[in-house]
Amino acid sequence: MARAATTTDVFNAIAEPGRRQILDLLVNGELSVNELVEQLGLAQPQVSKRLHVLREVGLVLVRDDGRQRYYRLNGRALKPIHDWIRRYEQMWNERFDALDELLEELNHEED
Amino acid sequence: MARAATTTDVFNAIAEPGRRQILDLLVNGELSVNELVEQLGLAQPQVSKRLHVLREVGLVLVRDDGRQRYYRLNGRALKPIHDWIRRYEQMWNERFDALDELLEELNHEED
DNA sequence: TTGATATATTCCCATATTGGTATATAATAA
DNA sequence: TTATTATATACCAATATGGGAATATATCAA
Repeated sequence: MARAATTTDVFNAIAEPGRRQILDLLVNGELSVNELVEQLGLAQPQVSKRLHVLREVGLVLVRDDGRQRYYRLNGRALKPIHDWIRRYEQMWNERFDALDELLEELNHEED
Repeated sequence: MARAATTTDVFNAIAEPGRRQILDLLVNGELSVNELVEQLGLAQPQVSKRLHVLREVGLVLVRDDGRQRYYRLNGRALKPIHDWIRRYEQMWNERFDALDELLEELNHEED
């Protein structure tokens, strides 16, 4: 085993910049594959392959309309990542810095 | 080129479950490599290799104390991921569901 | 039916990744 | 100095990955 298959793990799915880019484009609404190809400047198969991965982990949903296939975002699938990272959020909030914590303690003592 | 090197990208760094597990353990404070080895149940080289990746992307910081090397979290390095994912947060917050948005619009009209 | 268009899939290749094992390095203890 | 302990690195094998090109498939148009 070399690594968890990217198709079964949302964390892996967003590890590739091109896939994140697709999600970013879909924020504004659904797009067909060709529209994505144009905006990404990638070859069509590469786009389809990325969409395949994103679909497998549930990050995008599909709607067929004639020859075009419209992809749209399913942001809910990102929630596990958000939930995981929220545990660390305090670490870059200045109010949790050691100095601030100390100052806060001192303020409490003054009360 | 197959894929962005994991050592240069925080998104890739957290794509591997074992690396996330290490970060989760370090939330409670610094740990030596051996302490991590015990808690993870992995072989020492595997732990060191993961720590190497985490260190390269700045997710952990190091302090040497004699023979032991203590690793601690640098959660700030996770901020780019948090910032990226925040753009999607609304998508799983019920208050942003279509119905709620409609209701909000109606409220505005009443003002 | 034939041709064009939109998308997905397959194939091959170069590289990346991880696990496992062995070994290197550095610090300490005897 | 020698042995031991803590950690890092090198090496190898198996698998995963992404790019590129070709091709399959499905839909529509003429």
